Amino acid sequence: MALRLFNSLHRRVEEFTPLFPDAEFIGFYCCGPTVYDFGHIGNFRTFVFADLLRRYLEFRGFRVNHVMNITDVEDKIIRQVAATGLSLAEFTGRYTEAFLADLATLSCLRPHHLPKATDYIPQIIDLIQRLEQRGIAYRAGDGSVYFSINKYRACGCRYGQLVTLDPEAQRRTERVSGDSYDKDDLADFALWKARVAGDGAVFWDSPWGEGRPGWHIECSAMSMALLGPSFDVHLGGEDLAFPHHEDEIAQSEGTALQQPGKPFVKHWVHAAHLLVDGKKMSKSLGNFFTVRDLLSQGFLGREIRFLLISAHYRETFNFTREGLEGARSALARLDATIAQLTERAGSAAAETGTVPSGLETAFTEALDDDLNVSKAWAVIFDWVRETNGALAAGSLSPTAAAARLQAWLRVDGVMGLGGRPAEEVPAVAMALLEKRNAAKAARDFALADTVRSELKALGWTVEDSKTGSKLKRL
RNA sequence: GGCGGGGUCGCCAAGUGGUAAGGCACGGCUCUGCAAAAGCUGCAUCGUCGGUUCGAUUCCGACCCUCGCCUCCA
Repeated sequence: MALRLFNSLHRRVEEFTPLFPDAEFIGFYCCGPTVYDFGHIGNFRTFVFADLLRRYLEFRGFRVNHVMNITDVEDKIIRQVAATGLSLAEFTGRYTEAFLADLATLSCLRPHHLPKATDYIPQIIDLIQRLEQRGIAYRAGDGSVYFSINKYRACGCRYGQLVTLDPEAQRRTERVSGDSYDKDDLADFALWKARVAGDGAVFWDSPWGEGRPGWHIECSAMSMALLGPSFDVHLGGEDLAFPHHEDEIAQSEGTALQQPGKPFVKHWVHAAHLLVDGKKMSKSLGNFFTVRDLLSQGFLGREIRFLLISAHYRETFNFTREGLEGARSALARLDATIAQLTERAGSAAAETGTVPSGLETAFTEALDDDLNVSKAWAVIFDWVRETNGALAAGSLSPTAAAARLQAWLRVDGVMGLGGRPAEEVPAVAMALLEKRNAAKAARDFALADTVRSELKALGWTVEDSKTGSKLKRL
């Protein structure tokens, strides 16, 4: 069996194979955040999914070169820079750091490259010049440079690879914004935006005068600079498919830098949106939660991650508080099994050279099927129940427990949940536990129950077993 | 208006032309001083109406509802 992935380019599930079979790495690009504010968990759904896909590709034996850009120049950023009086670098630096911290909170592996748009101005200019030389880019009266979709098509290229376009219908509803009057065609988009008064100190010199790059060209420039003119996987939120990704293809393939027969990107992968109360989570609707919001409500990053990867990436997913609490309960059950397994295994080591466990085989089969995480979780929770049963029956040898643990660790290398961070039991709680044990020994159950309530009030729950009593964090 | 997704148990969510995974919540039993944890166990005929078929939740058609993209957006 091989990994099969939905490719937006062909709107069907396809076997994943590297674009260059002999290449050492798979080129993997994910459109990153615009750093003008804290990201919300809807944004992070895509990034967590990118992390999951990268981890799974690695699990499947590929070496991945993971690039995620940071958009650090854009309208909203410029507005904020003007409002705060900070420099562009200072302002975006803050939110870039916050973004990376949130990414780490959600147990995402750090991408290998995190290029910032402002570090790639020369590459962006080169790209636009090349498009200009090929007659695809043109300079408008306002000093901006636009991409001509008609000229691009005249070169034999296809515009409309990711979406089906009806130019007539589009034209009817397209808004005519102030700066569009200089375009030859309403659908054309900006490659370079001439400096305007509101830009303040945010501008660069270019062959077309002072200005700044258009949004779409940034990703073309950064991805091609780091991964070459053709690479394997390009990922992003579904809202980026059009026009952002479509324009990225046009700009990149418009340069004709690709080898004959090689596309800009082989597999386009789009992650569906996160909804809140059935509506898209977004800044403009105000119906969003940041990672920080949820952390301050006592949730852990791994619980948020679990929820975000509990549903298939191509389905919209409704975020609710109850869902997050459910994720916490499910994860706690999993944690308990792993803890028991660890205890049972002790210092025993799994036998070397063991064949992949049933868990790993079924897990792989599930994720090979277009990253069917729902199926994968079903596999994992079946395994949890089965393992708990064996544990309860005492039929698991330390070696067998170690083997199960090892299998889980490999699976978790993909899911990335990690263990629950250990929390030291405070002295007060320990004292109460001893007090309760004494009361129990004296068969003073009323006192024992009172003490148990006190512990609960402190956030600790008591679990009695044949081997003694334990405290667990609520 | 154009394009593209969805409607499956209280909630979340897989899936298949032959009577529907898993998670959370809920009920019963076992265990327990009582609980908790764990195990066992119970709990849906798949938006509506037609059609194709021996048989459809799964295919086709119509309709209803809903979300997204077409404009900055993960």
